[in-house]
Amino acid sequence: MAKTSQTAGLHRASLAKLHELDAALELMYYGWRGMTLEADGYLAKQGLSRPHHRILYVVARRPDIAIGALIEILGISKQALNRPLNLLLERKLLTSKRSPEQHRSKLLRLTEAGRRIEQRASDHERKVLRAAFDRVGATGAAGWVGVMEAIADNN
Amino acid sequence: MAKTSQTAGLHRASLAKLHELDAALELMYYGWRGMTLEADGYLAKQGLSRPHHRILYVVARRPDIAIGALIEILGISKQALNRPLNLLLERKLLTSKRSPEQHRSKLLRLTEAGRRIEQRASDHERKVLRAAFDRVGATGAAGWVGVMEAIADNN
DNA sequence: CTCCTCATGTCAACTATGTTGACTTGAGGT
DNA sequence: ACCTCAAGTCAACATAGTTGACATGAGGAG
Repeated sequence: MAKTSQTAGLHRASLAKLHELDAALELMYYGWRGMTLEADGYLAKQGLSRPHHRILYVVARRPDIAIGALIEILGISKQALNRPLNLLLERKLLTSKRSPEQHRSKLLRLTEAGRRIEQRASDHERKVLRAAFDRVGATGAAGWVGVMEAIADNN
Repeated sequence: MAKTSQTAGLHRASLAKLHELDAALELMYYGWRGMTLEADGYLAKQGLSRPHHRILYVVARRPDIAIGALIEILGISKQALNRPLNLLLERKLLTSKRSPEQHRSKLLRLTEAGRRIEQRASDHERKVLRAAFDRVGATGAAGWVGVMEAIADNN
C-alpha cells in the first residue's frame, strides 16, 4: 500500500527557488488546491464537479438568473454550459421556468436539494479560509484581502 | 464588435454575498485567474499551455530531475506527462540524457530556449504578484503569506 | 548466461471540459 | 407574414487527464 500519496504533486517547497517570488507563486498554486481539495472530493461523491458547483454558486447568489446572464458570468459558451446545466436540472438541483413578462428567457433557481449541495461544497472552501484567517488574525487577513484584490483586478 | 469581453466571467463582485466569506472565496478564484491570465496568453502564443509551463517550471528548479520524480511532483500519470513532455523535447526546450551511473533514469534539463520561455511565463505571474505586494506593503504581504501557507497546508 | 526488477516509453480506450460552426425551436414584436 | 432573439441541439474538434496492457533496455542476482 501507500504507492504514491493521494495528494501527489502537493509537496510544497521541494523545489529550489530561482527568484524571490517563487515561493509566493507556489503558494498561490497550492493555496488554490488546498482550498478546493475537500470541496472537490465532496462534489465527486455527489457525482458532480467544479463546473456544476460554479453554476450552483452563481444561481444561489442570483436567483432567477437567465441562461444568457449565467453564460456571461461563467465565461463559457452555451454549448459548454449545456451538459452540466442539464444534469443539474435532471437531478432537480435547479429549476427553470419562463419569465412572466420576458417570456423569451428562462429563469433558474436552486431547489432545496441544490441549495444544500451548494452550501456544503462552499462550506468546505469557506472552512479552509476561516481557519487560515483565524490563524493570522485580523491584520493578516486584511493584508491577504488587499493582495488578492490587487491580483484579481489584473484583468 | 465587442460581443462579449475576452475576460468574460471575470466580473468581480456582481454576485450577492450569502456569507461573510463569499468575497474571500471569490477573491481566491479571481486571484488565480488574475495571476495566470497573462502568462497563459504568452504561453498560448508560443503554442504551449499550463501543463508545459509546469514541466518547465519544475525542471528549471530541479535540473537533472528524472522522469519518475517529475511525475511525482506534478501529480499526474506518466501517460499524461508523455505528450507535453515530448513536445518540449521536440521543440528543444528540454534535453534528456541518461545518467552516468543510474543508467536506468533519464535526466531532464532546460535548454537556453526552454529557460527563456520558463522565465518569461513565470515573470508574467511574478509581475502581478510583485505589483500586489508593492501596493499593500510589507505588513500586508506578510499577512498574505501567512494566510496562503495556512490554506496550502490544508492537504 | 539467464532471469528478474525497474524506469521508461507507447498504444488504446475512455472521461471530462472546453471550443466553433451550423442549425432548430419557440416567443414576441413590427 | 416576417424578423429578432433566447434558448437548445448536433457535430467535429482540442486538450488534459485517467486505466490498463504491453514493449524496451539496463542492472543486478543467481
